[in-house]
Amino acid sequence: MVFEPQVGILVEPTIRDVAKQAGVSTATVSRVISGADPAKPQTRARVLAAIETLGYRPSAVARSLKLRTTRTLGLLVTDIQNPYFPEIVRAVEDAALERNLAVMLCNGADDPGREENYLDLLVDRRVDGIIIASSGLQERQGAWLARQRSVPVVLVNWAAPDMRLPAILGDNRQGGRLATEHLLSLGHRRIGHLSAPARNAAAGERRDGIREALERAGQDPDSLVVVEGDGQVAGGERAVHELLKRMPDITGIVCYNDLTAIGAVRTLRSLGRQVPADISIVGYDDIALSAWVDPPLTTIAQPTAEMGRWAVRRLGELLGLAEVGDARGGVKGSLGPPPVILPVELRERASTAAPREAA
Amino acid sequence: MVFEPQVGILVEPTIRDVAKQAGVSTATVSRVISGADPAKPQTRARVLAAIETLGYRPSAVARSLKLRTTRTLGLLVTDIQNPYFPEIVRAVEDAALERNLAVMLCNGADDPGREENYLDLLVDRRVDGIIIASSGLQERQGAWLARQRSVPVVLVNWAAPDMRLPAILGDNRQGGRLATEHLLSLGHRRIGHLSAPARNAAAGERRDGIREALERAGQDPDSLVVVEGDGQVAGGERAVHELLKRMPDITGIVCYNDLTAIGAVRTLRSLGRQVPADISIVGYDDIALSAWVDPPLTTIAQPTAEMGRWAVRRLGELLGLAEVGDARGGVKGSLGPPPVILPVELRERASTAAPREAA
DNA sequence: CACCACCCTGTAATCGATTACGGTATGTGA
DNA sequence: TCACATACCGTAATCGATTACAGGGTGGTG
Repeated sequence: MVFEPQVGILVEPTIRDVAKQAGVSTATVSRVISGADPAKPQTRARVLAAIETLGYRPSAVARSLKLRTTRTLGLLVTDIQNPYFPEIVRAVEDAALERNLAVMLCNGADDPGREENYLDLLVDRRVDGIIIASSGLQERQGAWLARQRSVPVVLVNWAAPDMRLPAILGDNRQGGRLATEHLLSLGHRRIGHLSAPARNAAAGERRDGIREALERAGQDPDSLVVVEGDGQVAGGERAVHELLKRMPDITGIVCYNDLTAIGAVRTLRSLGRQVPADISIVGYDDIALSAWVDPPLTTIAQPTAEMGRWAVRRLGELLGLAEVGDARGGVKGSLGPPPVILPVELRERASTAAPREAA
Repeated sequence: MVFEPQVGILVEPTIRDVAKQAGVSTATVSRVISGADPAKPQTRARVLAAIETLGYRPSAVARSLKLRTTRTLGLLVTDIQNPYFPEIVRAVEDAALERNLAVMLCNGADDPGREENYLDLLVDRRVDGIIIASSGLQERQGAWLARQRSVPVVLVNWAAPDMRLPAILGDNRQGGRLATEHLLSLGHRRIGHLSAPARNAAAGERRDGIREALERAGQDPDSLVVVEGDGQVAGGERAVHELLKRMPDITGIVCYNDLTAIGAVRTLRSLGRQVPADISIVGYDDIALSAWVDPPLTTIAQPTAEMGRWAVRRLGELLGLAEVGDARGGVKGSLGPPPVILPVELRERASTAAPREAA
């Protein structure tokens, strides 16, 4: 396949060029393309031929201006380098592609200011809808959402508590409970928790789930030792030291997410503690790599793909309805629909086992 | 932050609304916004006030139509779920943000047909430039690139052999050599290679680097045993079985990438072979997770961030030059610039050690 | 007072599509 | 032959911005 030194066509042909070439009006060309109104077979053929020879491709930007819809969605993620998010991106993109929508990806890179900029950029570009996949409510996000009113927004993996935007998320409380019940059923009695910063609503719910499981098992939920990480490997490494100090006889740890769990395992190893022989670890999210690390992580799986699909579908509905009522999808004067909460499930792998003492 | 049941503004205010509100013409509003021509301070203030009270935000789509530039870049990646790509995405996005450009992310999902669709979608939307970050030339991509002429394209991490598009990539041959020399210097003499499908040009270059190192060390390069994986963990798991069968006394393996290496380690473990005690493993890419797995992978690091930055910068230059010559950035009638090749480096971690026999 | 320069500002064309409306050609029936 | 329905197709307005060009004030100068 050799490069042919052909000088580039620098301006794309327009519908007018096609019309001239085919000897018809632009209206006819447009009609042939859209297929809405029928054209005489002859004319149709001439237009098609002209399109072919000119290599014409209609300008989506002109079309967007006229039709007042861009057929693109904005997708804002907290941090694309966190392996949880590519899975959401994948799911959203697949669903969007099915509907012939493009996705404009914005990576907040854990910087609230940057997120806000991106949100503004998206409405400036008149995207048809915005999906925010975040792992925690940022102040700035909240303020922005409260201010803006013109683009439908749906939330994935978190819900703005008092804002009542359409939202879908995994059942965090159930997840915390499942993880804890699993450890309990293996015989663990001294369980600690590696959490995430408090601004992260999901972290709070997961913690409540843990406490609930503890309580049901007859333990005092207030005795649960919680140390805050940062949702990254490094945070897990740091936090587990503290946890060990405060609970030297610990046998099981529930982690906020898989990355935190991986950090915990690394540190424990370096301290000479075996996982799961000495200490069992449960992660959260079931990111791909949790199956690849040693030991493969027992973790809580969320229906990520379904969440992505739902978000796009919901946005699609909102777009259809956008002509009446509030563009944000809330019913006028009401508090809007409650978030959709999907069940999660435990994925049992090799990072958990019965505590030594029980054996 | 409570939801205020305010009925949504369904149509965004336009520049005309602002003009009416401020009692000036649209031209004046436009001038105040762009700041190009000065306006009388009084007028300016009135316009600004009108913008504020109406919550006006200029439509990027109208602006794009008039200015014939969308200030957005298309970024096509082979597979966003492969942890190598988020790093590129991050780098590209950062560089784009600095120039006030948006990025439209397209995930090929390892499907050539889908990639081609996306490429068409990007030119339809009149993006200002396209970055293709791929791990191997697909037939379809090549054909598309040969056909299309109107949007500047730059390639990251691969070069279309005979197409001469601007491209940047890590020095694959050097990487293969470095990995091999490292094993050689540790005392390994029986080295095998886990590669990727042959359509992947980078895989071929890395293999050549390995052979070169072998040859320099006085070994017969043709005796190198190569087994093909798929660039994923599963492929590494499968391929290493075959490699072991064909080279039972192997002590060192150079892998096409980190994912393959992780798969190899997993299988070796399950077979009772220790890494690095029995067999040393070298990966490639230095993805974040290669430091988190056990053992942390010795690997070849590519300057990903720099590659992303370069791609955006180059595209920026092309945009500036787009008025003259070939929009693809090639010099008229020539074969264009050769690809930029960046040095890579060895990251020594714990998956390699001297072979047992040498101890 | 006349004239000119300069500073602002408005009018209207334009970017590339879509589509309401109306016109022409053709065919049908009386 | 005429009235009228039907099928195609063209004219022109429109989407929301930008900007070339021109016009109206104002002030300075002769």
